[in-house]
This record gives sequence, structure tokens and C-alpha cells, in this order.
Amino acid sequence: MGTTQLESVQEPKYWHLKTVLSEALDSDFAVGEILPNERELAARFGVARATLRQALEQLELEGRLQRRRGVGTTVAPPRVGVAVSTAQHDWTGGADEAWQPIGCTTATAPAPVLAMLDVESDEPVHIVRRIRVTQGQPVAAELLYVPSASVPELSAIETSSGAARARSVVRELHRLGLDGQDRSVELGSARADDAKELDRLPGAPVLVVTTRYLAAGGTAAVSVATYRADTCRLTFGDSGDLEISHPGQERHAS
Amino acid sequence: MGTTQLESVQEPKYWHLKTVLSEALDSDFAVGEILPNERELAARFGVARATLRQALEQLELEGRLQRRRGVGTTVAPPRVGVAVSTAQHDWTGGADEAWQPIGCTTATAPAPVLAMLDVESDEPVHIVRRIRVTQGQPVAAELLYVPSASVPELSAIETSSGAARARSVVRELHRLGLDGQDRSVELGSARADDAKELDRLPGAPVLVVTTRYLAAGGTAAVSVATYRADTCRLTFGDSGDLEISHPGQERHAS
DNA sequence: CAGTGGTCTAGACCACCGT
DNA sequence: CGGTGGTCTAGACCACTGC
Repeated sequence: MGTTQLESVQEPKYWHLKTVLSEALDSDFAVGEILPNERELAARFGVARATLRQALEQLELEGRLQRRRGVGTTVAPPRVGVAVSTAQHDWTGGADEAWQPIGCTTATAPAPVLAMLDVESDEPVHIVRRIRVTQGQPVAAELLYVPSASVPELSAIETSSGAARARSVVRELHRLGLDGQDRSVELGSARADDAKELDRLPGAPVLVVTTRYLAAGGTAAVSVATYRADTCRLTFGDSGDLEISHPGQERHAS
Repeated sequence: MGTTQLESVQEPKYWHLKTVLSEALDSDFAVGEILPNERELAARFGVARATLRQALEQLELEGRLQRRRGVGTTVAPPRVGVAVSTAQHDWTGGADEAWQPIGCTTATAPAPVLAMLDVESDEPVHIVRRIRVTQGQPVAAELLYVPSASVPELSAIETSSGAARARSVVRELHRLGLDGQDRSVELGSARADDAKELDRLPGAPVLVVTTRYLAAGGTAAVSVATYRADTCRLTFGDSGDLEISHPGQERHAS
């Protein structure tokens, strides 16, 4: 440790900062508590605000912090587990925790979705907009692509393009039954419209869940749902619905 | 631009930049092609390098770009779909595409894992280190926590702490059979050791898949696997293994 | 209105890669 | 070694929130 600091960091400042802050969060802060503002934190740690922000970004990505412009930075509650694979709630919106139909339009599906649907590339499909609310907070925004062939009895002259029509499509779709589903999860960033529904800024990290619903030997519908990556933990229950609690992670104020 | 830009954007520069670059990627670049370096791109678009980098970060997050220090920025291939739910490959490493045991230690599990295991908090467990390789590329690094009770026949005096012991634990575990699994997916950032295995920098975005393996009425083991979020799309096949191709997304050089 | 986080700049130096 | 992306700085201004 003389001048020759072979102890030299190698570790970026923001990474070290993140570690220090993370430990402070565990020991000195309660959920919901607001942190000092960025300028003060940066000064306190002797770094530029940009560096401090890099550490905060990481912690927000990991679901430890929540930042809101004009308000401040608060300690986030543990991520909520949202069930994705329980099958029955997927297009019947269940009871308290469910999908809320917002609207419905008719247009051609984007190319990646088209590739999964059994329709001609220029054939318009019903596009149902839904959001999912858990514990009072919006956690996901979805676009559900439904070929007309999947909902043959839907009155073609249905003019309402709002929640009413959305509900009609989902109801008709439900009558088809379900043979199975293929699902994939990947990281994405929120489009402007999704961000608005999720109460986040555009570009916020989201988990994109793409589901193909199979019925009668074909693809009945395709759903592209974007979940808030900061607040959600997606759960897939192959057997039972065991909740993963996080004891030993409780945080108390100092 | 006119001095009075009533056309004022409202849209952040980096967001607009990202859109422009994204479209250019679709039309003017082939997979694997290298982009101009950051300083030149920034100059070309008339923005500071930091702003340009913000756009590139987004595109990398979405799996469109790949950046390597000392090398350059290249156009990434479409994300590879990795099956997560096929059950049989999960602790028998299958054939060509599988989990490779790297090592095995014995220690106490971290608190969140402990909460899912049926063991005393101070009871050491086997911790198997494995990596998953798909198409020649490492896609995931895993820590598999196995209580001694799950592998009773493992010779206690097994001294090797390397791949050999790891294989022994997995083999013994496999004899237990499997009643079911609970799984969750969330966003995280790579720890230093995971980052090394995944050939990424620490802090890189990863999809953390936590699996609880159920056998004989209890939790036989817990796996925490971190998948590269930039290159992976996790697939969950509830029925069949239909691959989602991306036609119409093919990119060709100009 | 004052205070917060979000965006942006124009530099500088460092760590790493290939030649 | 030169060139790349990665880190860091010290400012500035903007957009939003709440009082």
C-alpha cells in the first residue's frame, strides 16, 4: 500500500458505489424511504453526478430503487411475482387480478407476429389492447392479435373500437378452447405507448412475453405482453402456485 | 434549423437516434458487419459521444448490437431461443446442447436460496457450478444448490472440488426423480463471476431464472441460472417445441 | 415556485484488442 | 503500437412534481 498501490482498483467507481449503496439500502433504509437527491449523494461520495447515476441505474435495474422525476429516489419494495403460466386467466380476465381490456382496433400485424399467425400477410387482424393490474399497480401492457377466423361469430359491423369491442373479441376467443401455448421471454425496452400504460419512461427495461395460443390445430391468437422489468418477477408454475417469499430480506429504517 | 424551432422535439435525442440507427440496421447492414466507431458516428449525427452511446446501449439491450472493447460494434444476429422448460435436460445434461459441470464446492447458501430449501440456515450444501453452451456460445451460468439430504449416497470423502465432483452430485441428484418445478424469471445484472463465464462485463443485463426442483414432497434442489439477456430468448414449451423464426427480419449488406 | 430526476455537452484518461 | 469501447468529469439546461 505504499505509493505502489498494487491494491489498485480495477473495479469501476460506479460498480463499487453500487455495492456500497446496496449494502446501505439493506441496513439503513426502509421500503419507501426516500434517498438524498443525486447531487448530494454524488458530493457525499466524491464523484460526478453521472457516475452516481450509473450506480443508481444499476440498482433500479435490479429492482432495488425507484426513481421518479420531480419527486426523488425511493427504496423499492421486493419484486412482485406475477403468474404467467396458469393458462386459465390468460384470456379470461380472472377476478381481482387480471387483464383489463382497454381497446380494440383492426389492422395488419407486424412481421414478427405475422410469422406466427396462420394468415395472409395483408389480412387485417383484431388487435386487442389490455393492461394487467396487480395490487393496484399496472404491471404489464399487452397487444393481443386475433385473426378474424378465430372469432367467426363476431358481428362484423361492431363499430365500437373501445373496451366494449375488446371484451367481445376476448369473449368469442374464449369459446374456442385452448390446446396449448408456446411462450418466450426476452428483454426489451418499452415503446412509447407501452411506457405510458406502465407509468414509465420510454425505453424502460421490460420483459417481453410472447405467447402463441394453439387451438384446433392452428394458431388462434398471439399475445405480446410487456412486463415492467423493474417491479416484476415472472413465475411459471409447473406444479402448484408456491409463492417465493423473501424472509431475511426485510428492511427496516435505522 | 431555424432559430425558432417550434418543431421542438420533446423526444430525447438519444431516442430519436436509436430509431434512426435501428432503421439503418434493418436496411443497410448485414449481421456481423462492423459499424463506424463511436466517435465518428457521434460526429456524423452531430451529437456528443455520450448521447450516441445512450442510443447504442438501448440497441444492445434489445439484442440488435454487440459491442466489444478494443474491437468495435457489430450487428448482432437474432436472439437464439433457449428452451428452459423441457424438464429432462435440466439436470441431466443432454447431448450436444447442455449444461457443462465446471466445479463444485460446499458452503452455506445465501438467504434467498435458503428460504426455498428445506435445510437449517447454517447447514452447508453442495454448490454445483455449470455453464450452458448453445451453438458454441456460452448462454448461461448457473449455481445449483443441493442439500446433502438430496444426495445421500454421495461419498462424503469425495475430495475433488472440480468438474468430477460436480458430475457426481448431478448424477446422484438425477436418481431422485422429479415431481415438479417452480420457476421464476426476472431481470438482473451479472455478478463478476457470472460475467466472466458469459464473456461479458460485470453488470451486463441478465435474465435470472430461479428454479425449485421438487421431489419426494420437498425441495430437492434450487438452481439460479443467469442467461445473457442480450443474446437469449427464453422459450417455455407447454406443448411441442415450435421454433419461432423471424422471416422478414433478414438483413443484407448494402 | 423551488427541487427533483432526465438529458446533453466537450472534453479526458483508461483497459483492452489486434497487428 | 494505434484504435476501439469503457469510465469519469464538471458543468449546463430541460421536464416534471409538488407545494
